[in-house]
Amino acid sequence: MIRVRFAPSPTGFLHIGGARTALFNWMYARSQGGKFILRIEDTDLERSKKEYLDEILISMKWLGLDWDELYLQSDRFEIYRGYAKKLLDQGLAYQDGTAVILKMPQKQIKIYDLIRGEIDFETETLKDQVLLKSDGSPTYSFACVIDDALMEISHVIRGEDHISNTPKQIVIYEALGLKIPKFAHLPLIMGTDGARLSKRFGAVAVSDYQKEGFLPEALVNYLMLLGWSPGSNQEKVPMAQALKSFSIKKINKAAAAFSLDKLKWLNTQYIKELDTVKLVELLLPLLKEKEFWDDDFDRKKLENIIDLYKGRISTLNDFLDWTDYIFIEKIIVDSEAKEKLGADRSKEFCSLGEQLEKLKDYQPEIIEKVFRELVDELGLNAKDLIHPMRVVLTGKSVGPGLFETMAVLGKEKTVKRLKEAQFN
RNA sequence: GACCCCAUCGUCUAGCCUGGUCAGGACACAAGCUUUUCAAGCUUGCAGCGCGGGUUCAAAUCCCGCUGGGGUCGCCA
Repeated sequence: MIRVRFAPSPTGFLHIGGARTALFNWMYARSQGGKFILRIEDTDLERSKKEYLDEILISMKWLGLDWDELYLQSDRFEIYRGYAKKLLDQGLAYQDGTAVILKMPQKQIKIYDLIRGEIDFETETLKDQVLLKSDGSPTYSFACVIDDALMEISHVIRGEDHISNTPKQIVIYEALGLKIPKFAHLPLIMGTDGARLSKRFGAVAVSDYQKEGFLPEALVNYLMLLGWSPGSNQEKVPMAQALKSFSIKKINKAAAAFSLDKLKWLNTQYIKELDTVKLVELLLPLLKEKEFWDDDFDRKKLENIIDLYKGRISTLNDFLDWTDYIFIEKIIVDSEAKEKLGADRSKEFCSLGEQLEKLKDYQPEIIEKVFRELVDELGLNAKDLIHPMRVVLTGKSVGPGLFETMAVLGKEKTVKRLKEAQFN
């Protein structure tokens, strides 16, 4: 039976490096019909916080990484103390005040890493290992070893930063006579500059990406590509397919730099292909939060707006920036757009407004027809009016096709803005 | 510093194990098409095996060294 675990410590939010570790564990379990265990390593009483724990669980769920079993190390202190006593009784450990410390034997340790192959260590450079701290709480390595053994973890898949911990832990396994699991050490994720991923890099918490309007499917897809490839020249990999070709052996050894550009590109792809009804559900809370939404607003109309924009937004939040002009009365004209206003067209805009007002069927094709006829009549170029009109109607110099934009804006607002257009 | 890990386009990677396919794909970038602007889309282009030794008829691929990057050296996890 394959049993793997993700063991975060609730001393901070779930960050993308941890999420990737969790993802690979989860993928391995799900692809092998094994179990995925979530173990909260809250042995540091000082730094562990309930709010962080909640946040980690929320982020895990958001990513779709469901777990089969959940443990808190703070519930298990008696177990660790029992094992410490055993080592004390056997003379393998000694006390220093109330702390319990394991004597480090002098020996060679060989570990076989599923990703890197054989790694050798000499324990002579290692210091005696603290098992229980003076306050009675276990150290990371001690609790980790006992739990991995008791929870019958078959594969320990964790970050490369733990390679150096492994020989110490092997010594503990051997002292306790516990079965040693298989190890796989994942390469680390680096920032774009090649340095370690840190707050300085920008968003590192999974929850930040959620807030910025990324889809969990896209984040997960991006993360799985960091250090692993389905080998099919494919970037957008549905999870079901990824699980079919996933294998630990195919994970890269080298650290990977996180590219926000590529994540955004993937997110764009996922949004574009997402069902409009599903997007309504995702966007509604954002619209309400911005007070763009009131209950009179027609849901069907929102679907039309989304259909018009979902091919051009890279995050959910982008949608709000693009479509604000539909929901607010007084639009904000950005300075770049102002420049595109050009000559005074208030007369032309007024006549167009009057024409449009008469329309019963306010559809893009019909609006366009009315517009083209008027332009011909006035002896103007379509472009001469299209660009300033976009500015007057949306406050922006760029956007989707103008006639679709007008349709989505609605007749009333369109006519009003045309008639009240200011050119100075 | 000691110990350990790693090294293919700017970035993510395929290829490496089982030497021999113009080193393939994607992001980014550039150009073109399309167009009503921007985005999207499509087409094309740019760009890489860190260096030096071996082994071999043949090395990105196997071996050694160097260089470079990273990690760990807590009663943090």
